[in-house]
Formats: sequence, structure tokens, C-alpha cells
Amino acid sequence: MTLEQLRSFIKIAEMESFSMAANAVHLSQPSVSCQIIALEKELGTKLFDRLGKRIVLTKAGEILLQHAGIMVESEKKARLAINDILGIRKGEIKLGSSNIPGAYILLPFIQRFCKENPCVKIFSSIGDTLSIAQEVIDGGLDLGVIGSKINEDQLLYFDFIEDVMALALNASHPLAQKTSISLEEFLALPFIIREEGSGSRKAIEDELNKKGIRLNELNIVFQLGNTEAIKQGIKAGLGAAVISLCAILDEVKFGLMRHVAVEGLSFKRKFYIILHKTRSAFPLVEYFKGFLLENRQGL
Amino acid sequence: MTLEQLRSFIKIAEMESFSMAANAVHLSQPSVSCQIIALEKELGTKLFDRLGKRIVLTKAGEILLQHAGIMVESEKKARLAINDILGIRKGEIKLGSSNIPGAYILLPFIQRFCKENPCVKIFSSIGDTLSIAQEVIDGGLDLGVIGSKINEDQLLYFDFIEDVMALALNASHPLAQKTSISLEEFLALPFIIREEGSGSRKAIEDELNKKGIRLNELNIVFQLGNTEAIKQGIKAGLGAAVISLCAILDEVKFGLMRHVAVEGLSFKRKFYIILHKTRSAFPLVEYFKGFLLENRQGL
DNA sequence: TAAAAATACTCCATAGGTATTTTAT
DNA sequence: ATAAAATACCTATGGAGTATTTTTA
Repeated sequence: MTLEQLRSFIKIAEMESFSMAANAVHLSQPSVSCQIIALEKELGTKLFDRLGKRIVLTKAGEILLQHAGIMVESEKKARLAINDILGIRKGEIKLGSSNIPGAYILLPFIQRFCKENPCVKIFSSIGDTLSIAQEVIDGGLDLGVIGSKINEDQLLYFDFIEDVMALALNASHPLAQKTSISLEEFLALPFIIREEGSGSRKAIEDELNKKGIRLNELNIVFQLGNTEAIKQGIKAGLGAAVISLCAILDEVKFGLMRHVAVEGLSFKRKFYIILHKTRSAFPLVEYFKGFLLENRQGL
Repeated sequence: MTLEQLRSFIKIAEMESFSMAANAVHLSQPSVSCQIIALEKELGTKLFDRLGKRIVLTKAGEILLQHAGIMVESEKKARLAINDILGIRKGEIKLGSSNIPGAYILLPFIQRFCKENPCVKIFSSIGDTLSIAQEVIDGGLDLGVIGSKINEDQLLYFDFIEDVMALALNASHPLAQKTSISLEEFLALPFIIREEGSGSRKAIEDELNKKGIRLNELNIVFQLGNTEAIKQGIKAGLGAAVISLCAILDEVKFGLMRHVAVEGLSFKRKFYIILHKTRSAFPLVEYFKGFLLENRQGL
């Protein structure tokens, strides 16, 4: 019986699904399946009744769930208490991030972290990928969040979250009623794009290149320097753009924009947490990094 | 952080010694040392101050100790509760053992097990190694405890405890005042020995053979059929015998016998728990076996 | 047929072992 | 000198992954 097995077990019981729980604990579905089978073998009893797609805790499973909760809670408490006496949860973090994470993703993380750790101050700055990376290298920033891998010899990269982008249209655009459009329709659209060096532009370019399409085959009508400007462009009806879904949540919600899929294309990219490779992060920064990674699935 | 690490950690804190704790949890000293180092690295702080030979919990160690206790306790409770609803802690166990374990070793185990598991009945019988093994093979016994390995193709062996033997003398014997005698003195002594086929006799014979001594080089004056008879023989002054220390605890305590070491000889043997190899033990028997192994260090 | 879980297998990390060195009494 | 902990090194188990099959709604 390991704490990892118990964590998976608890998540499965909560979510009533092996695969969703696997996702939540950042393991593959077969791995959590294995963990539970191992637990069941060790305890000599089934923990879940597999009723086809439905999953129900057995009596033994319910009993284990209570104790498992106590165990993983105790572990968390021990860590927190130890960090407290070490003074790890006090101090300042200089955080830098590129546009999308800085404006749309990190805020809830920072809010919750500061609430849970009231003696920590976080200074958050936004910049382009290159300058954030350079500042982490120079020591001006403790930790960065960026969307592509550069200077890998000097920086440590940790997978953070996957940013899903889609083609966003003014809600009144005729194609905006469809859920999916063809490649031809896409190529014909008046298109707004970010400046060179932008992480989103690179992600779009890469995906197009996979299909053998070059960026200048698009009908590019504007090139704008930040996400907010692109949103204004779409709302003004100047054109369409591929943009992070997290940046247009409100616009979609209030019926100003819509997003559609493009057949054969899937725009997405990873954001990474970066740390200096040789200069070891002080404990508070490690702790904050752990917090980001632990909560990356949903928050 | 694993429960195994925490169990070792707790034992170390209790015993204030890495090597004693290693012994108690049945691991090597370097292994528990590794476990603690791993824990310390993971938590980012020392858990013990190593003040030379003295070992003291740090503040962080004290905090961890509290929570670690809760975790391992919860695990134990979960196991017990699950076993209860499975009905594992009810039923009968037919237990067979050879002389020494049956008469001197197993009793406290059985007593405590029955106290902790009041719905379990244990039927304990004593016989010679051969017949116990045969009965386990035939299914007349669920579990056996014997002192040598026979029928290894049909039986599963688990190391149980090490039985230490020594040369026992009547307290009034001149050599009984020494703590150790020479090999020559030993060979000259009138000697009482068990019958052929006895486990203790075999252990003695093996140890002598290692030094190139054959059994009939001893001055054997009696051959007796059980341990109790040999004890009576020693008390009557008929001769000396190599006998399990656990069989003469009271006699030594009350000054009737003494035991001395023989230079260059170390009489000891292992007792094994045996189960049938193919017929799988029912859960209660597995549980009892686990209990024996868990508590083998001291009880 | 489409999803979810189980199985088969492969590979690597790590836990534990032995042997040895270091350290402190 | 001795006893205890740390270190070095090796091996083997098992945990996690990918690919695939089975199952059932």
C-alpha cells in the first residue's frame, strides 16, 4: 500500500472513473488501473464493483476510503507544518510570464497561493518569451512561465499546462454558425496574426507547416502586437484569428465571438515553468513550483 | 514519502538507533539509512541530529513523527477493518510445530493473536519435523513451524526466528562457573544428545562437521527422546547437553543450570514457517502467517 | 461503435542488498 | 578499538509507459 495508490484510489472514488482520475493525478489510465489491482490484491478484496461503465465502491472500498483520506491528509499536514517551521512559506517570489499565461492563466493560481500562504508576496511581470527567459537566466526573476523552449542549456523546463487555441470569428460572421470549417474556407478568411517572435504565432506556423502550408499562404490582413489588440480586431470585424480559448471566454459567453474548428488542424501548445539550471531555486520557489504543478489540472 | 520510510523513521525515533531500528523492521542498516536520507531530501530538512552516537529528533522530525504515527496507524486500522468485514478474523487454524517452537516459542504468539482476534480458534499440535511437514502436505495442518528444510518441492518456507542454543550444564558442575570453555573441555564432557532425526541434533552435528568433528567423537553418555528428558538429565547431573536457550530460561533463572560458550562453536538454527506450495492458504491462515512474521523480532 | 477498463509488454528508476569507509567514543 | 552511520556500488523488482484487447452501453 503506497500513498500514490491511495491518492489515485481517492480520486477514482470521487470521480467514479478510472480514466478521469488518471488524468487528475497525471498518470496513464493503465497505471492507475494497475495501482488499484495491486491494492485489491494486497487487501484480498475488490475495492470497486465494475458494473460496466458505472463504478461503485464496495464495502471494503468505503472503509479504505475513510482511512486513505486520513493518511493523505496527514501527509499534506506534515509537509505544511514542516515548511512552516522552516520558514519556507514566507518571502517573495519574482515571477515572470509571457502574455497568455500572465493575463489569463496564472492569476487564479497566484490568488489561491497567496491566500493559502499569507506571508508570501508574489511580484508578477509580463514580457515576451525571450526576455522572460533571459531574466530568469540573469537572476532578475525566480521563476518563469513561457510557451516555447529556448536556452535549454541554461534553463530547467517543466511541463505546465496545455493551451488550446481555436479560430475565433466575430459572432456575426457567416461561418461562425458552424462548428467546423474546411481548410479552404480557412485559407480564404481575412486573418489577423501576432508579430514575429510571438509564441502563438509560432504554434500556428508549426501546425500549418505540418500540413505543408506556409504562413504567407494565409490571407493576412493585420499583424498586431498583442492578444488584446487582436481581440479588438475580431470584435471590429476586421478579420479572424487563431487565439487561445482562455483569452476569449467572456467574449464567447456574451455572444460577441465564436470559435470554430478547422478540419485537419489542431492548434495547441504547451506552457512551461522555467527555472535556472545551475543556480538552485530557494525553497519557497520550489514550493511555489510544486504548487503550480500539483494544481495544473484544474483550478 | 512512503509508508515504509515512515515505519522505519518511527522505529528509529523510538529506539534512537538506526541499526536497531533496521533490525526491527527487517531491513539492513544501510537501507534504513537511505530511507531517512531520502525523506530528509524530500522534505528539505534534517529529521535527526546525528550527535556522534546519540541521535536526536530535530523539530521537523518531531512534527513528522506525529503525522507519521497517524498515517501508519490508519493503514493498520484500514487493514483490520477490511479484514473484519471480510470475515477473515474468524475461524479455525490447525497449527503444527516441532518440539522447541511448540513448547517454548509459539505460545506467546498464539496467546496474543487470540486476544487480538477473539473469534479465531487455534489448534496447536506438536510432532517431529517429518510428521509436521507431512501433515501440512496432506492438508491435516494449515501451517507448520519446523527447524529444517525438507520436501522443498511441496512446501513454501518462510524464515521465522533464529533459535540460539548453548551448552547447558548442571549449576554445580566445575566448568559451569566459566563463561566459555575450550573445545577440548567440551569434547571430554559426558554428553546427552537427542535421537537421530531431531532438528537440534542435526544443527549440533552440522556445526561440529564445519570444524571437522564427527558426532561420535563426543563423549555421549545418553540419547534421549525429547527436550524435557534432556533437561531432567542435566539437572540429575548425568551430563551436559547443547540445548535451546529458550528451553532453559527458568532453570537458569533459578540457579539450577548454567550455559557456557564453546570456543569456536556457535550453535544456532532457523525455524521456518511452512505452508503448502500449491494449495493456497485461506485468508485467515495468511493473516496468521503475517502476524507471526511481523512480530518475529520480539514478543 | 465508441467509451472505458483490463491486459500484454517493455523499460527504467529505485529500493534493497553487500562491502567498505568514515566517524566518534 | 569498536560500534554505528554513511557511502559506493550492484542487482532485481516493480511502477509507469505505449499499444492492444476486451467489454458494455
